[in-house]
Amino acid sequence: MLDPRLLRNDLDAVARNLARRGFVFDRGGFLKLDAERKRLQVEVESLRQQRNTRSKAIGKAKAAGEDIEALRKEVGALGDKLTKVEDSLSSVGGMLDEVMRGLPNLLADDVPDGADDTANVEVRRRGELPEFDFEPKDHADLGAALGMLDLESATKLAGSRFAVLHGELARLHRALIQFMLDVHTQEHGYAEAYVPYLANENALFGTGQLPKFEEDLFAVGGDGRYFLIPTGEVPLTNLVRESIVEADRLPIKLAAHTPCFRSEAGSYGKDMRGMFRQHQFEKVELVHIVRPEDSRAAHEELTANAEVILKRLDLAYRVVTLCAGDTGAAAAKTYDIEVWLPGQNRYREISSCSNFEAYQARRMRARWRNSETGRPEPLHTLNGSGVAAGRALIAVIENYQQADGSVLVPDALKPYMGGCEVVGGNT
RNA sequence: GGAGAGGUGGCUGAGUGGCUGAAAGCGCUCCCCUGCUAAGGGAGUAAGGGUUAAAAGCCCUUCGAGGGUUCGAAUCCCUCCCUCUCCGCCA
Repeated sequence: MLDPRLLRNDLDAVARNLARRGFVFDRGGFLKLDAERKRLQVEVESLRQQRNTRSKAIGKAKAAGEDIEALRKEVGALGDKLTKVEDSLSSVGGMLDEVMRGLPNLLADDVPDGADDTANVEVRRRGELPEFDFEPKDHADLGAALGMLDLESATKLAGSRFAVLHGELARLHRALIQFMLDVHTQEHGYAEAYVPYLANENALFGTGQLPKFEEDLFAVGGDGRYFLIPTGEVPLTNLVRESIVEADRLPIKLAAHTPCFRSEAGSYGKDMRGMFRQHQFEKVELVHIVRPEDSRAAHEELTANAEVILKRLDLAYRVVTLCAGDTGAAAAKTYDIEVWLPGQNRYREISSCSNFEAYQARRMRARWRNSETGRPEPLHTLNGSGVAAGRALIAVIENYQQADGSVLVPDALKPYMGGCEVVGGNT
C-alpha cells in the first residue's frame, strides 16, 4: 500500500511513477471518492460527538432523578441519522480501500524504463562460462539417463510439473539446501527459522499475493481458508505483521528453507522440459526487516549474499535490474540473479531480490519505533532467494556434467555428500 | 475429538451498563536529589484516523474478530477465531 498522505499531497507524481509500469491511475475518480469520504467522515464524527455528549447528559439526568424521556427521543433520532451516514461512509470507504489496495508500489528512481524482460539491464557478470569438449546435454536428459530424475513417476503421483528425485541426485538437492543455509546463517548473519507452509489470507494480503494474484496460489480445503505458500517470503515477512519493532532490534535478518507451491497458471507450455518450472520446489529464502534509511544498502547486501552461493559453487551468473514493466507490483526495485545453463545456452533466473520499501509494511501494519520522532512508522522489508534449490540443482547438473553423463560434485557440496564425489560415478 | 477456563495498554492485572481509553504495579523516558553505585522524589508514557501546508489543540474509533440489544457496551446476547488446563488420539 502507498502512503495515503503522499496520494493526497502529490497525486500527480504518484500517477507519473505508476505510469512507468503501464498502470493507469484514475486520478479524477480517486479525488472524487476521497472528497466524498472526507465529507462523510466529518459528518459522522460530528454526529457521534453529539450522540456521545447527549448520552452522557442522559446518565447525569437519570442520576439526578430527572425525567429523561425527551432526551432519549432526541438522541434516538440522532442515532438513526448517524446510522444512515455511517452506511454511506463505509460504502465510499470500501471503494476507496479497493482502489488503494490495488495500487502497485512506487518504483525506485533508478529502475530502468521498459515494458518487459527484454528491457532489463545487466548490472554485472561473474564467473567463467564452462567449456565442454563434447556436446553438453540439458538436465532433463542427464537426470533421466542417470535414472535419478523421474518425471514419469511424478506425473503418476501428482501430475505434470512435478519431479521425483532418486539416490545421489536427491542427496545433491538436499546438500544444496544445507550448504546454502549454513553459509547464510554462519557467514552472513541470518537467523534460521522454521515456518508454516500454509498461510492464511491475512498473511498473503500482507506480502501482496492477495487479492490480485490468487490464481497463482494453491488453495487448501478445510475449515479455514489456507493457501500453500508460494515462497518463504510470506511466513518470514509476516512475522512482523501488526507489530511495532523496537529500533534496537533492527535490522532483522532471517533465513529459512521452505518448499514453495505455485500453480503456474498462465504459463502453459512454458518451460515444460525437465524440472525448471514446477508446481513444487525448494528454496532458501532470505528476508531483511530494516529501517527505511537502510533498505537500499540492505538490498545490495541481500543480493550479494545470494551471489556468494553461486560463487562458491563456481557457477557463472549475471545480475540484472528488472525494468519498470517487469518489476513485481509490490517491489520498488528488483535484482534478478541469472545462472548460466549450458543445456539452454543462456542465463536463467535463479534468484530474485527485491526491496519492497514500506509497501508490504503498510499492508501488514508492520512498524518500528523511530526514536527521533518517537512514533511508530512503517519499516522496510526485503527478500530474495538465496537461492532456489531446484534451479541450483539444474545448474549444477548441467555445469558439472561429464562426457559419460555423470555429474561431478562441486567442492562446496562435498562435505554434505558423505564421500560421494561424482553423481552417477558407479554406473 | 470430549470437558473446562480465558483473551483488557510494552508486560502483569483490576474492572458486570454512563463519572473507564481504562485502577494499581512493573518496565520505559525526562527532571530533581545524591561524589559513584544503590535507594528516594516528581512528571510523562497505547494505537489508528479526521481537521491542518505541517504542528498544537480539538474530535472520532479501538478492551481477540464480526454481528445484536440499548439513548449509552470492556461490561448483556449471538457467531467465529485464538490461547491455556485435563482426558482421548497421534509423528
